Order: sequence, then C-alpha cells, then structure tokens
Amino acid sequence: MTWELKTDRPIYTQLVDQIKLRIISGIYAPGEKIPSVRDLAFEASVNPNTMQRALSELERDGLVFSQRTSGRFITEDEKMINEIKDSLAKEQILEFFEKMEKLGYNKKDTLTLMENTLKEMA
Amino acid sequence: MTWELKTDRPIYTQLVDQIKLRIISGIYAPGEKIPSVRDLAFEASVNPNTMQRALSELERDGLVFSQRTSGRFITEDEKMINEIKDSLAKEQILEFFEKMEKLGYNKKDTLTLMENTLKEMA
Amino acid sequence: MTWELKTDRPIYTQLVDQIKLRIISGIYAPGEKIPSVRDLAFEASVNPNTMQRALSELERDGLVFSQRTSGRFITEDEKMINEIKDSLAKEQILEFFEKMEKLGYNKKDTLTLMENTLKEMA
Amino acid sequence: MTWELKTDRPIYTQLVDQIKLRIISGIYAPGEKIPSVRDLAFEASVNPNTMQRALSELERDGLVFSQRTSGRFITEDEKMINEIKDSLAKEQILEFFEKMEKLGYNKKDTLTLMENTLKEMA
DNA sequence: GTGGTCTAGACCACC
DNA sequence: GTGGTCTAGACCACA
Repeated sequence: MTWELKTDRPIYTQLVDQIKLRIISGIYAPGEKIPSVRDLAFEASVNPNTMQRALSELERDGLVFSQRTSGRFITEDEKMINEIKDSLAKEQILEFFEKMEKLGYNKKDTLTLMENTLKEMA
Repeated sequence: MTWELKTDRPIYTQLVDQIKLRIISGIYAPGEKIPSVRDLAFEASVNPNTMQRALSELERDGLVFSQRTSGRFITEDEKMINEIKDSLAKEQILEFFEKMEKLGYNKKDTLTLMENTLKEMA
Repeated sequence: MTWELKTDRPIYTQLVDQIKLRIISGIYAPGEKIPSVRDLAFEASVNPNTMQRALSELERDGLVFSQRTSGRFITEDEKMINEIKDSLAKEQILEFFEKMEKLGYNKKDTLTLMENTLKEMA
Repeated sequence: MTWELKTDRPIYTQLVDQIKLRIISGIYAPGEKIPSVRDLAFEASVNPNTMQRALSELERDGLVFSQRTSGRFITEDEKMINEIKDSLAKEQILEFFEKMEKLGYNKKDTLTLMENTLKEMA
C-alpha cells in the first residue's frame, strides 16, 4: 500500500483517511506500534508537521494513543475500529448515491442496478 | 454547472467525462448545438487544443457530431446516450465495490449495508 | 467538375490530364469549342501562361486544334479520343498494380481479389 | 523507404498510412520495437506532436502498443495485420474502380481490360 | 531516455 | 465566424 495524495483537499485529512484505512484493513493491527512521525512523513513525502497533525487528529478520535517514551500505538478497542469502519463505509455509500443521482439514478434504481450487475458478474 | 479539474489525470479525459455528464443529464439536449471549441475552452480555462481533443474523443464515440462551418451538435440517437449512461453507471458501481472491499466489505455485504442505510434514512 | 491541383508535380501536366478527362468523359464533346485560355485559366485559378502550355501540349497530341480567329476546338477524331482513353486507362492500371504490389499482392492475386470484391458488392 | 508527404490531406493520416504500409510489408516486423516518437518525427521532418498523433491512432487500432518507458512495439497479432492489409487493399480497389469509371469503364470492363493488359505484358 | 500531456499561437478551408 | 491541423516548446512520470 502506498500514499496517494491529491491536491483537491487538505493533505492532512487525506493522511487521516489513509491511516484509518490501514487500521481498518489490519495493515496496522490493534495494539501495534506504528512508525515514528518522521518516518511516516518521509514515507509519504510530506512535511513532518503535516503528518503530526494527521496523527493528532487520530489521537483525538481515540484510534491511536501515544506513550511518551515508546512511541504511538493503535488502539486495542476493536469495537471502536469497527465503528470507524462503518462510518467510513457510510460516507462512501452516501458519496456514491450522490454520484449515481447525477447520472439520473435514484437510490432505489441504484440498488436494483447493482443487484443486476452482481448477477451478471457471477 | 461549472468545470472541475483535478490534477491526478489528463485534463482532456476529465473534460470528456464532464461533457458526457452534461449530455446524460440533459444540460446538452439531443440534437442541440453546443458552444464552439474556443468558447468551451475559455469557459473551462483550458487551451482550445485540449478542449478540441476532448470533443474529438466524444465525436469518435458518436456522442457529438460536427458540421465544419456551423458548429458541433449532440447526437440525436437517444439510445446511444442511454448506453453511455449505463456504462458510466457500471463504472461507478465497480469503482465503489472496490473501495468497499478495501474497507473489508465484500459485494454482498455492501449491498445489505446499503439497504440498511436506506432504511435508516427513511 | 472542378479543378483539383496538387503540389507534387507540375501544374501544367495536371491541367493536361484533367482536360483529357473532360474530353474522354464527353464534358468537352468532339468538335466542340472550348473556353478561351484566359477563361480556363481563371476557372482553374492558374496563370494563363500555364494553361496555355497545357493546351499547347494537347494540341501537339492532336486532341485539340485552334483556328486562328475563332478559338480552340476538340478534335472530331473519335478514334484518337478512344486511344487516349485507353492509354490513360492503362496508366491507371499499371499504377494500381504497383500500389497493390506494395501491399504484397502480385498481379494475379490482385485480379482474383478484385473479382471477389465485385461478387461481395453484388 | 522514405517519407512522402503531400499537402492535400492531413499529415498525420498520411503518417498513419505509411506506417501501416511498413508494418504490412514487414519493414516493421510483428513484435519489433519501432523508433521513438522523436526519432520518427525527425526522420519524417514533422513535429513530434504530429507523429505522436499518428502513433496514437495506430495504437487505437491495435496495430502498435506502447510501453511507457521502453518504447513502442508492433503488435504480434499477425491476423490483425493481415486484416489491415486486406482492408487497405479493398480501399485501393474501390478507389481504382472509381477512377476507371471516370474514364468510362464500368467494373466489369475494367476487369477484362486488366486481363488483356496482363496478357500483353506476358 | 521513453511515452504522454498541455499550452500558445499560427494557419487553413469553408460559408 | 466555425472546426481542424500543425508547430514549437515545455513539463511530467516512469525506471
């Protein structure tokens, strides 16, 4: 997994999203230690301050916590991780419904079209 | 409706997509004349050549046709417009399925989650 | 019928060919008077001298003859016209054979391919 | 083999045709790498953009494919090459029939005339 | 070095 | 005025 950054919205929010994705998908497992700010910043080719801000955001949400001397860790609260996962999913769903409405499909149309698509693929 | 251009893929493909959207949504109706290359280019703040390329692409697909001296027109073949609409929709759906799979939902999970979301909203 | 002039060979030879075509196809009938050099030159957007040269060429071949006071006329010798027709046709044929050989068809292949094409069209 | 460009139709279409000829005649063999855009453009004394356009056209037809960093290659699908060959041949034939009709020979006359020409040459 | 994209500005044919 | 072509020169990502 790599870092993909676009220019259409603040970089730190994109970092937040991508780290969330890594947590949800288990790339960063619950309780695991994550790389240092400096390493992450280097990896993503962003300024350490920007990465710092992203991590603070995640800390505020409770997804990661820092231990002064030994570094940052992913929360062990798997329930919280699942909640984040669901909320991200809902975001995606709403965004998707919007796009489909631009194309002239209302939510119900969208669902039936997806069911058909699924059958075709099988 | 305005022109939104990002930097993560060729401008001319984005122009193609956005014009397709305008055709599908009826902003540009079948048989209707569309603005000149130069006007569209100015409107979207791109070089006329780039807009020209986008329009050529649409012409190759049969969505617009040009009459050398009098301008460009949307096809009157509404069936073709609907086909484009469907194919764009399918693209969106597949893209969406992929994103959801990154979040850990397979296609079936995604569908049931969407149905629940729909119920909640009602 | 209009005058089509390219830049890849002398204009006067092109004029000769096109006037020959007009004679063969009957646009200029045997014995008929043709327009004045000046008019023809104007029509074809070439210098009168160039048109003059073309007509001299045709005169040398005996396809047109001039009567000092009353203008230029197409020969009445239909046999000669037919000979010209045949020679032009042969030129075309040889040129065509050459092109087909560039594509990898020898003369015999070319003929059979043409016969097939003819059948398909019927 | 050199590049012959006339002024009576777009350069890029002529480039397309001539490259097709090179492919068909085996000058560019299936699977072989062809010179870079810049080199071809220099060779043909055209702007790199123009050559690029010609090559894109060929790529769309599937006759060549490009590998972004290592260059462009002729397709290995010899069947497709043969199809192109046949379609070019048919074009030539139709064009030739038209010219002969201008001379007053219908398609059947043309064929018999060609057969006679062939016998004479033998 | 490769292919690819984009801009700027020019010219053409057509009506 | 319209669409279309061409050149010149720049920049990018990739490896």
